[in-house]
Amino acid sequence: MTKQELPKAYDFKSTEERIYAMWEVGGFFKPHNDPNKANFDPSIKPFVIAIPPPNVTGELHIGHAMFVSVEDLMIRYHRMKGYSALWIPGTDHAGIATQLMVERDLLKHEEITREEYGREKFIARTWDWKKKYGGMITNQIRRMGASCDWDRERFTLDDGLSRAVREAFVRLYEKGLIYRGPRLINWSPGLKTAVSDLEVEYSEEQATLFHFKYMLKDSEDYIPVATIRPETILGDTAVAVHPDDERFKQFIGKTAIVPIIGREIPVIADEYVSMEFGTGALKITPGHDPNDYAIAQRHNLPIISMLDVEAKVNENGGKFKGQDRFVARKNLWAEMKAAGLVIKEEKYTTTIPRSQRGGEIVEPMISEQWFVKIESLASAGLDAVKNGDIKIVPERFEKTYYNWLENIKDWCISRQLWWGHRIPVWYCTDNHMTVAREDPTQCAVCGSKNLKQDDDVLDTWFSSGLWPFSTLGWPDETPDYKYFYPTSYMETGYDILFFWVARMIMSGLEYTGKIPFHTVYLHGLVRDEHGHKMSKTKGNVIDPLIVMDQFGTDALRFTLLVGSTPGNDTNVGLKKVEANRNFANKIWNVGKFVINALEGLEKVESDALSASQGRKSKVELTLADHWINARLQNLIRDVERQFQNFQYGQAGQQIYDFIWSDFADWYVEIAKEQMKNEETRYSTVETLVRVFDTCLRLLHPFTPFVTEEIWGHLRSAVLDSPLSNIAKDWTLALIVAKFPEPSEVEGWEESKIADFTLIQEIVRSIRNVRAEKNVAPSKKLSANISAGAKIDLIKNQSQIIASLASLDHSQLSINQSLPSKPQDSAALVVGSLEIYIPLAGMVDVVNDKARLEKELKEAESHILRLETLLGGDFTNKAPAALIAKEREKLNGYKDTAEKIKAQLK
RNA sequence: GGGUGCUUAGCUCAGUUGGUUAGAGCACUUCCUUUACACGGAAGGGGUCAGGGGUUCGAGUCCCUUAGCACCCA
Repeated sequence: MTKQELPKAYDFKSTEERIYAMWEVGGFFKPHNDPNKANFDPSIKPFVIAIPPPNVTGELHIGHAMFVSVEDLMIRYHRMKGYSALWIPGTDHAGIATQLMVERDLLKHEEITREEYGREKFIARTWDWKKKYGGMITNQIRRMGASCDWDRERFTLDDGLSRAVREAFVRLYEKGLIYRGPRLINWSPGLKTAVSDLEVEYSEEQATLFHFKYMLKDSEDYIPVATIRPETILGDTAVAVHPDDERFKQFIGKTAIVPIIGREIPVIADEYVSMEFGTGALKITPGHDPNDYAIAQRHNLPIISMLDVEAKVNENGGKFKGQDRFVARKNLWAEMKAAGLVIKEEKYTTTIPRSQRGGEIVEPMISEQWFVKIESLASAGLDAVKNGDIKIVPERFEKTYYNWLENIKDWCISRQLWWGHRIPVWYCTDNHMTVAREDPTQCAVCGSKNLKQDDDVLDTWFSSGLWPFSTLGWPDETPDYKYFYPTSYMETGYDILFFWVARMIMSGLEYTGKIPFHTVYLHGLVRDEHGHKMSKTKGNVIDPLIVMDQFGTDALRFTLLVGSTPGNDTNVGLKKVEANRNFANKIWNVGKFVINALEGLEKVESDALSASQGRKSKVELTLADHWINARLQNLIRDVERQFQNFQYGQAGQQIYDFIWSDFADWYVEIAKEQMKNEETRYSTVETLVRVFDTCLRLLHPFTPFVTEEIWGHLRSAVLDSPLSNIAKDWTLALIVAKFPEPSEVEGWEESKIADFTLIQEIVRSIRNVRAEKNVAPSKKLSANISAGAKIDLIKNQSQIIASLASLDHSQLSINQSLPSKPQDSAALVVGSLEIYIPLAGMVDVVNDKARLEKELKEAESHILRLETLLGGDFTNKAPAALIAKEREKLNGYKDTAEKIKAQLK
């Protein structure tokens, strides 16, 4: 590969698909140590992530892009670290969402409802739908660069996973942890199914508070009551007042009359009633309100259900039967008004329960449903985190987790849907229940062959809860299950901590007796660049597919990974992605430079290879070589520490800074100079290669495509060069190359870094004066440096200084001190050094003086600060190394100040 | 009502055992097409780290408090 063949800019469009195919075909996504293969070594540690399964018929959105970026980073890092890394991909059947899509489609194209279409046909049609659209999301996940083992892909309705669901259900049932019965649940009238507590959202809304009279039997007295939902009056079974309420005390035990329908109900006393709130009295509708339900339980009140599955009034509503809940509200209120029972209406802000899906108002209703007794599962789930078996990152979510589990209620797991795992319970004509793993042929009680399976399906999260082990073959003790379970990290958004993570932990402990993973990493939600939630109506949705088309996958990944911190929401704007596209291009071009440098080592010199390599040990590395090596080792140590602490954003940022600022801006520029010199040529190219190779390894988990692509070019260039021995143990692809290991500090680093920093300051200072005086970049200047104690260092680095600052090296004079101050020169003070740049006719004495005075003022402020610091308790209490450092700094500023003062004379 | 975050440059954000003169990207000013890169380079300007109090030799970082914003639970 020659430089002509490498395009000027990184072309992700011609790269990503090709590289992904190379990885996949090459088998690099598969764990290198596979328990199903003959050479399996159980002592090698696995690293496993089960993907949070997206909706099988969904499309990639920015939230998916986030989790794929983070998980792929984790997987790639561990793979490069030598773990047998497995990322299990898969999708979720997403009961309601998918069923709704198919229902809509059915209505649109055939103008019939699913009920008209029939259950079996409908399920078949949904499978067709799944087959048609199911591959879309996984292909989009591939586009993100996800290194999943696609051979292990799973779907929650697969045979194996369905068997796991049955096993789990039957086990719970056998342990008495599953029961069926009428309970107050959240009912979605539009979807005509029960939903769990978690699927209900509460929003603050304007509503009307209706005040009315609850007349007492055979009396003119009444109790004033207020309600948001007057139609529920039809289901009232009591009026409650506080036992200490002087206003109503005398009514306790009397009988009240339900308006319009005239049913007699008791007046009861309960401390739950707040005397200050509203009218101070409560109507009790246990069939349609959770608090009233609890009160009814305490007082043994009857429970009346007055709504049907479509939230229309049922036969218990008398003449209102058949009216929609909102129509009934209006009609009933009008009649009450006519009957003189109305007191007033007032505007009132309250929380309205709405369905998470669709947003319709959810009705609390009494319904026959299946429930999981959650108490024992929850307490095991609590312990696992409390005793440290499972760690949640960031830690603060542990509190949230405890709080939820400590107040959890039984989980309603049945849904009146068709798309999902049908509840494995059968009823015979005598209504005996048969609960079985395999479809039974006869009733377990009476032997009747006339069986009908329960109509309901299970909550999708019931099967998702089994995901970390059902995907590995559970309930069978497969080789995968034995080796890869428990998994390592669970990575997902904090918004599904309860929905999914907590349920997986409970399920894992219950069914496998083990924690399903030892670490939960929660990422934040992605918002637009101004921190607003993305929504279609706002039009601020960022479509990751479009972004990838525009800027490439690496740019999107890097944007999502860098600058975001665990558990915190992150704002993404296209500007950021563009900046990171530029970074990918920077890497590409630095790579091109390094490859060109390798190709510059003439092949004819390969004879001299042995000589050069013999020479290598003798060739002293330059200051810049030492500096970049020291900086690189620091970087590796920092990155390692940050990976251990889940500070991925910080790690990425530091790699970015190192590549761009240290390596490209400084070392590469110096390398150009060093390569001109026969003495330092080989060692410079070698340093370029080694440092760049290390950078690519560090960066690969963040931006896999560009790093893999340029590394491939680098590898062949190295192998074709006299320095081929550098790459002799490199792997075929970067994806499986070794991740750099941190080394111990050897002690020489600090002084090399300090020396180099001085060179940088000198160069910057000269460049600065050039810019200020508008000296043409092509104009080589001469300079006089009074270097004092640094004379050896400056002399040694004079070539570098001259080249970086555009000085004429032959006109650069370096002395310990100067007998007199050169005329017509700009005087620069850098630490203890003085630099004179002759700029005949360009030096404005007044301006120069102003500049020096500004610098002096700054130096003096530091001197004051440091003298105060060192004069105080600091010297007694701070660590010695720090004190020494500050002293040195003070001396430096004193030196500088003195030099400037001399200039100003 | 209970809980958790956030408030740092014009904008969006980093800043994790408390220790250089608080950083980045974008935006802004000036200059430069020097064969890795204009998706670039060089030099700059811009911040009393929300307000107040405390702990400490030392606080953007720890504690208390006030205000504003966001989210979760009830």
